[in-house]
Amino acid sequence: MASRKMAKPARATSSGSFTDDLEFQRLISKVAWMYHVSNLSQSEIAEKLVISQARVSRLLEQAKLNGTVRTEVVVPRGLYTDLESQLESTYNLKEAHVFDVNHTDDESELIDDLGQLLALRLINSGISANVIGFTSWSRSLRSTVTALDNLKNGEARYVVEMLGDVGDPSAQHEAALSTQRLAEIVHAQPMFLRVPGVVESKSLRDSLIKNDPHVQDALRQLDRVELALVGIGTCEIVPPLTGGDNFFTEKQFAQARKEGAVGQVNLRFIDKNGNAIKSSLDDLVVGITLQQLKQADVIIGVAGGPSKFQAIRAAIRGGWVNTLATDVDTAKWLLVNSEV
Amino acid sequence: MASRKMAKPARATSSGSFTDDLEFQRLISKVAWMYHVSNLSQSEIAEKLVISQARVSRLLEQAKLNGTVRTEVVVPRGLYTDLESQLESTYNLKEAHVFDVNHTDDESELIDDLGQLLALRLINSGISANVIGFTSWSRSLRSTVTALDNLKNGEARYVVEMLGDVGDPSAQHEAALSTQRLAEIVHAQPMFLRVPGVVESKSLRDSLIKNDPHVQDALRQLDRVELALVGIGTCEIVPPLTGGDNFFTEKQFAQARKEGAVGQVNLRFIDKNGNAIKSSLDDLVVGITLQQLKQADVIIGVAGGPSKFQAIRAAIRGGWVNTLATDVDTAKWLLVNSEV
DNA sequence: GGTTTGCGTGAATAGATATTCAACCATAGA
DNA sequence: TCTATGGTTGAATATCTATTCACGCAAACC
Repeated sequence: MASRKMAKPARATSSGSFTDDLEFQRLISKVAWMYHVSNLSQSEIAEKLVISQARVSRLLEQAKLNGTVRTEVVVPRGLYTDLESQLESTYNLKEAHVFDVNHTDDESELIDDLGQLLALRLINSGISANVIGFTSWSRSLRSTVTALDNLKNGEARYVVEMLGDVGDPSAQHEAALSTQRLAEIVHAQPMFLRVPGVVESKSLRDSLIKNDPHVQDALRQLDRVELALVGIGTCEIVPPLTGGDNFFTEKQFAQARKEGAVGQVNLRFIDKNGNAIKSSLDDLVVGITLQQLKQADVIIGVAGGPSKFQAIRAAIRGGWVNTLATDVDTAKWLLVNSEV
Repeated sequence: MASRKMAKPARATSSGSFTDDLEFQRLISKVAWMYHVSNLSQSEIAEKLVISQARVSRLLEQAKLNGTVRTEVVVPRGLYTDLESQLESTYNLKEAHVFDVNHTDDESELIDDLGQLLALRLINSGISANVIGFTSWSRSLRSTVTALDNLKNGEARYVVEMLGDVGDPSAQHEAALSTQRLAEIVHAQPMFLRVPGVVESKSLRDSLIKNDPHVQDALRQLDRVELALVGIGTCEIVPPLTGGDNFFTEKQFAQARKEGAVGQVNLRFIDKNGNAIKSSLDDLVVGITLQQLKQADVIIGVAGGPSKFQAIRAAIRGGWVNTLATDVDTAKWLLVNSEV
């Protein structure tokens, strides 16, 4: 019934006419405006523009995707000031960011959410440093980068990966993308560390390094990291990763635990009080050392969830992280268990 | 059935506990986050937090109202670049802002929308001047101010009303609020012109002015207006206003039309080509004169709709407005009829 | 030319959200 | 203490929105 030649869609053909794209974008803007500003219902809009309500719905979806409508949730620092400032003073942190993300059941979603929270806060405060160290295999940090978009004052020279690859090849791809993205956002040059993060022997590590000038470049930069985004982890193999897959084996983790480790920062093991644990395992990791890390001015960690309680406490006790983004439950645990 | 003592609402009682407010805000943030960031449905959220879906819906409404979630529609300058740049060159405008607001039927909604559009554009470009002249009875400009919120770089010393009151007392209240709001947004001091905008005789006007130092202050500032937000109108009584109610009568409008007026800028009549019309009516207006207006650097007008076509063309021909925000249809008419 | 593939569309409908309504609680005033 | 008032809540439901499905168009490939 209805005529079938409305403003054409943006076809991805080779010769896709320019005006079509423009007309399409105009339609999106118009619909978005009518919906969000004029507060018309989709049916009303459909009627006015003589298209179906379904199409309006889809156009609005487009508008969200392509950024024509942007919805931001403001999470004012101040909602959990109490917890935040207590954490800051108790653990001598530069900054603590606490938010109530409701995923008591699913720790992996919690991680994503925390990443986004950090992104929100960073957007407002900005991140600037000559050399930014980035841990691209950390899921929460990748989530942070995804959510970073319009950073207010982000400026840096280099973004350096602080740990080699971990996990399967697709994960490595993700990691590389994240690093690149972060680098773009802060207008910096990305420096990748495209070698296994954990190898089988010290000699293997040495030869890997020796043969790759890019890797050597990146490693050199690790001495100059000013702002570091690190991962905090437990001493166990967590599902997405598998033992031996560029990663420690269960046996190696067991060894670390036996030596007193309760967690690790970028795969460097630390004990209950945050002390670095010297171990032969250290020689198997291609990445930033704790000593190098400590030279950074701001060391940001994002983590939460019961399984990481111990590791997080160790990390902030040792000062390996001085800015923490976490959830309410973790924050409370950290406060209650600060003396133990 | 369900327990009835969830986080309490923010009651507006005298002794409303502080923590209640905080808890309420936390709940809002949490819900907003779950809905907009985590993409959970309201029912899912309701289930997790053990409240009703209805409440989630209401909390989200709150979140919108109190700014916890902020939805902005980006109307990129560039959608109608063609019309905009043609307008700019044809009429020698500083800037033209064109947008397709779909209210062919209802001109009054169009006015609101245009106001918001201007606001959006202003937010990105900022408005700064020592003295900003404001026409608070103009509906489109009031709409602009309402939508202005987080202006990037707004800075001014004074915001001066450029015309006295027009319409009934409630309209005057609105006007004053708008002026105040704008002043707050740009951190300026508001200067009101709380006298009738149109009086019955020159002598009445003079005595009104003589007796009110505030009015004299404001009028003095009108010489120093650097940025002006003016109203463009027809030579007719438009519905919300009534003749004689601090406003010109139908008879007076008829007189103006007889003298060649096709429109008015802040109640100063101009002819088809934009020339100022000297008339006895001029002496009845308490407000900025065209001569004073012309000293302003940026003169912004917001208007659209068939009934105003002539008036708008006259206003930009005469240069009484050098920045125009309008709708597509008006823009097209202006371009087609630029020579007539 | 015919066929295939991919994509965009509207009608129908499943699904999610806003609103109505009655119940309830807290406060203020008799 | 009792009642009146204002305001919040959840259940039910009206309303609005997203998704499914079948169709049709266009480009691409026989």
